[in-house]
Amino acid sequence: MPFPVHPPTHAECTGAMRSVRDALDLLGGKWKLPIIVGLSNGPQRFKQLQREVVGITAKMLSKELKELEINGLLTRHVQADTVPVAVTYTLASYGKTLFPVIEALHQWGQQHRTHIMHPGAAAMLEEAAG
Amino acid sequence: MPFPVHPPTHAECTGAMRSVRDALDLLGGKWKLPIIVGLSNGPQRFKQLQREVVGITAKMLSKELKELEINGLLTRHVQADTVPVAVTYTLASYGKTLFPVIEALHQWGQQHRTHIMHPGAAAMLEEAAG
DNA sequence: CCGTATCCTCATCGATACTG
DNA sequence: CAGTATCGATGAGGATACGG
Repeated sequence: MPFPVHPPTHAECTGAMRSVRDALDLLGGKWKLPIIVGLSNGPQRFKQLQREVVGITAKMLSKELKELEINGLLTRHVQADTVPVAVTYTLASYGKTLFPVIEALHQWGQQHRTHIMHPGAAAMLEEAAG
Repeated sequence: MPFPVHPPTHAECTGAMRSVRDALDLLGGKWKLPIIVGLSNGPQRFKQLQREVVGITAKMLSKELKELEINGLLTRHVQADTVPVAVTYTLASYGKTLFPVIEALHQWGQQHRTHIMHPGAAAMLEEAAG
C-alpha cells in the first residue's frame, strides 16, 4: 500500500488520476480549506481557530486538524506547564506549498462566476471553435 | 443569488474562498474527474463513456453529465435520425480550461506521495525553518 | 481550555428494475 | 442505446453532553 495516509473515500484511480484524487481529497470536505486559510495568518490556539472558522464544531475541528497534521500540513504544539493547557496549531511550511494550488483553483473559480453569468460570449466562442 | 449553477453543498464562504469552493465542488465528488479525463481523448457516446469510467452506473453518469453540461464544461449532441438514438458528449473548449487546474493538483499530489513516504527530509527542513 | 463520546440527520452513491 | 424510478446502504457532518 503506497499511500496509507488518506482514507480512500473514492474509487481507486490509475496513473496520473491517483495523485489528482489525493490532492482533491486533501482539500475536499467542508472544513479543510477554511482551516488552512485561518492558519495562514499565523499560529492559532484551538479556541481562537474555532472562532475564526465560523460554524465549525469542536468535534469537526479536532478531527480535521488531526488529518491535516498527519499529512504534514500543520504542526501541533502543547504548552503543558499551563493550566489549562494551551495547544497551538501552526501551518507548516509544507502546508504553504498548497497555496499555488489553491490559487489555481481560485483563479478558475473566479472566472467561472463571470463565465456563468455571461454565457453568451462563451457560447459564441464555442460555436466559432466548432 | 450570484451563483445559481452549483448546489451549495458546503457552507457559504466569504471573499476569495467562495471561488475556491466553487472550483473544488465542481471537481469534487467521485466521478467528475474520471468523466472529464474520459472525454479528454475525444467525444464519446454514453455507453462508451460508461465503459471508460470503470464502475460508474448509468444513473450516476447521467446525473454527473447533466451537471457538467449545465456548467458549460461539455456539450451534448443528439443524433435523432438513427435507431436507437445516438447521444454524443464532447468536452467543450471551456472544459479544457480546467486542465491547468487539474495539472496543479496533479503536481502537488504527486510530490505529496513522495513527501509522505520520506517524511524525514521534510521534518529536518521544518526544524531548520523553525 | 481542549478535546472525546454518543446519537442523529441527511446527502451521496449503489443496485435493480424499468421505459422510449 | 440512453436513460429514469425506486429502494437501500453508507458516511460525512451536526447537536449535545461529558471528561482531562
